[in-house]
Amino acid sequence: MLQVREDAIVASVNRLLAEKGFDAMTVDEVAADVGIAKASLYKHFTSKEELAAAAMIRVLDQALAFLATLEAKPETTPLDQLKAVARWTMQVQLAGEMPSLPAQNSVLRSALMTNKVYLDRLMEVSDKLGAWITAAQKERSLNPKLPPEVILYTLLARACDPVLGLLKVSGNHGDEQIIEMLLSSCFDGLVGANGRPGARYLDRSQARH
Amino acid sequence: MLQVREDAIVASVNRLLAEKGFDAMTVDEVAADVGIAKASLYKHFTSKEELAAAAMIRVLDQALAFLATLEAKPETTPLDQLKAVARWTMQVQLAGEMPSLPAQNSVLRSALMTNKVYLDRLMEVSDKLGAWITAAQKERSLNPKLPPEVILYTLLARACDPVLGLLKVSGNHGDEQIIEMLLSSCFDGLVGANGRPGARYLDRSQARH
DNA sequence: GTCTATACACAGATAGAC
DNA sequence: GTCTATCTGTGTATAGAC
Repeated sequence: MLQVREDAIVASVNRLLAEKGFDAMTVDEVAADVGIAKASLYKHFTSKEELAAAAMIRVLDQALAFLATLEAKPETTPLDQLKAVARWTMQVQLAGEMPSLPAQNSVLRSALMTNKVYLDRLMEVSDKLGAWITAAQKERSLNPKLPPEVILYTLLARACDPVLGLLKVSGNHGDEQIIEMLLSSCFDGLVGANGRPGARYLDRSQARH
Repeated sequence: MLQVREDAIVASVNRLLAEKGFDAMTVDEVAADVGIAKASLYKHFTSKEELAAAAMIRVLDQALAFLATLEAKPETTPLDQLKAVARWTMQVQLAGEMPSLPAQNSVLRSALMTNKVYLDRLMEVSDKLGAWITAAQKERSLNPKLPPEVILYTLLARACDPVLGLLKVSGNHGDEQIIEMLLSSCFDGLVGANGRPGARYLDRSQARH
């Protein structure tokens, strides 16, 4: 029951981080959202930074679980697996469940950089994606001239792409449509695929456009 | 001399916003950086939000000035103009001169959304870019299936792309190299151009890779 | 382990003299 | 318009009873 209580806390933190970001989220809000006193929170987590780290570990674990389901489908290509990961990431963000941390916050960053569990999970995700990236480059389905780390960072950055939120509030497109368009721009570029084999986005006419 | 004093203030704010972001920047730091008392700051700007708005207006004005230099070159294509804008934006960010605001901060956002000067400048930039985007789509040098607002937001988002900072701290590439790689991934996609005409990035062998 | 109450620090904004 | 000094609110974290 201690575990479920802590799970409830981290779920609340996750939601509030996604909604307001680290700086705007207050520990009082977290306590109120969970329904316990603030002092009780500090019996489980010793600082606000640790709360954020727990939320990040949670989403990394969910990502690893999703990667495992992709690995269980042996017939998919590395490129399709990477596209599926990008799609999943954007779905999580559009659903309001992607915690957002400040780009640079010295105290939070140093807390994360000394959190072994967090670093382990992050490394695990990066390693799995890195393997798919190099495999895709070897078979020329991803640009072999781009360093793998550039591709890795670009894919990870889909988790905090502000374009998703901007398009959502503009109200001109549904969630699935937004994701397909951004997948197209990410993998095939703004210039467009122009019939290159394997580029299947936006083939059907986009309603309202 | 009032004007130069305020220019100095906004320049400091711009630098601090780029370095630490809005939430981590304190008004005390701004005052210390400018070399005046905090109370004096509030004689020029009535709130921290107004300071941030002034910095944003400043960078938008610089962007408009750059757009004007591009308009003065009539032989360049719309696509080349848009690429030049993206390059300029990333150069400013890598130079540590791009102010960074939180993705969602209710007080700051409402302050910006009611700031007529800021909105005017933003609209002006968007209109100029929007014209180039539709022109590029008409001549098929940008994907005509992508709604123009998707392309516009994607280009504007280069101003706060975290990939730039990640690649910089990784230390494996120089600034110009980083910019060329991200231009390639942005316009031609992670999949790569594969010899499509007009894709000239990364043709020369990239040193150290 | 949960609560109420409180300590502590800091940052935004202001008062009032010059 | 600049300064020193201060007010005020708020947010993290803790004390101590139960």
